[in-house]
Amino acid sequence: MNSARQPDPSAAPATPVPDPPAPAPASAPRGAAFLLAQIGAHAAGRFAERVATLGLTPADVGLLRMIAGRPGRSQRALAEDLGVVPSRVVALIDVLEDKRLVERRRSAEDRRNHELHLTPEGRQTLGAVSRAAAAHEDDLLAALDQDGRARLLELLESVAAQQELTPGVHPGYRTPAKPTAKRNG
Amino acid sequence: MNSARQPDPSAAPATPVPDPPAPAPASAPRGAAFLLAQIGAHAAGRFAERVATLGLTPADVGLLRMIAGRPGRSQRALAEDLGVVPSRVVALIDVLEDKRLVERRRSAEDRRNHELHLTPEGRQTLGAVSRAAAAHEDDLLAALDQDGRARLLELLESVAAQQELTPGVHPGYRTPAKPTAKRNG
DNA sequence: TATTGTTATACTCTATAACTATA
DNA sequence: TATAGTTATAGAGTATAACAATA
Repeated sequence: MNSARQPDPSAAPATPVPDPPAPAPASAPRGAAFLLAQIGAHAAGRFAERVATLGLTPADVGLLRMIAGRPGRSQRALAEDLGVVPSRVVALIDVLEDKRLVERRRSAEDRRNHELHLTPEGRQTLGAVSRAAAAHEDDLLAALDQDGRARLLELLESVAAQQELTPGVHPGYRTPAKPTAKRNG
Repeated sequence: MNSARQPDPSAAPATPVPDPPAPAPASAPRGAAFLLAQIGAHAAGRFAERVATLGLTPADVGLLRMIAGRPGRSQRALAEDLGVVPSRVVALIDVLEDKRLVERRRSAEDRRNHELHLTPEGRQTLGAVSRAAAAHEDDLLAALDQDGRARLLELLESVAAQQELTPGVHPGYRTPAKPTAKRNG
């Protein structure tokens, strides 16, 4: 798939010119850092739209992936890795369990623990998510050829590694550090 | 500045090895789209920390920039460009006016309008923001040399243009399309 | 007494819609 | 009657802290 937001040739002749590039504020930041934040938020939003058609939120997807990667882990361990409070994991898992995508199993060794597992339906859904993610990637990077995409990936991996970002864990889970500051930018 | 998260040589010898790369979930997404979302959220969070020291949120910063770019515009126009509801602009401007960074002036032509202007202190603050943004950029891209940064910027600009992102306007202002889906990814 | 998971509560943020004043 | 801005209200989402079961 490759249809994201490109001018539609079949559009009605009533609008012969594509919309102008938008209001364009004068003192706009033009650095790579801002572009990363801007494109990143855009990408996250578009991905959210895609997985919404599967009845999932991006947070759900992240959870499914984490559980698939290490079946049997406890909610506590999950909360730790995601950087969220345990009570939030409860609510997140509740949703996935209601949808029969995830299963809680009492641990035989320590009956305080819940071991988390994907159901067969959960695995199936994760497959659909992977296909959605591939389509998403293709749409998002429509401006770049294969070489450009490879170079971008390489640069991004360097930045992510140096910034010590946990592979596969989106910072969106994490709680804003200070209660005085909003988390918007 | 260039001190972001690099191993501190002056750290106590009690921790001779830098922290391991983190839990690393198995089935982690490894595409450029995910990395863009991940790094973008990380960048936004770090920028939020920086401007918090100036008593500002990223949303505040965006507003200051928009007003600086087109002084005298109305709140309605601002809401339109940001993609938010007018009542939200009221709250955002209230904060900035309380801090004496922005001024509302009744329009002489149409007394229903408020013309928005930066105060001298607002302009000064915006200068401090620019310096913070430069330091932020330098820290975020510490992994890349000048050539790498230039290539990254070029690639990101291509993607942003093809995706029709409004220059300088962060999607974080915009309301999530569907009330059923969270905006986390 | 410590720990896992859960529930109850409070708080923050934001959109919706009613309202005031101008036109 | 229509529009700019404001205020009031309600809803969603999340952290905090108290709680029950188990160790």
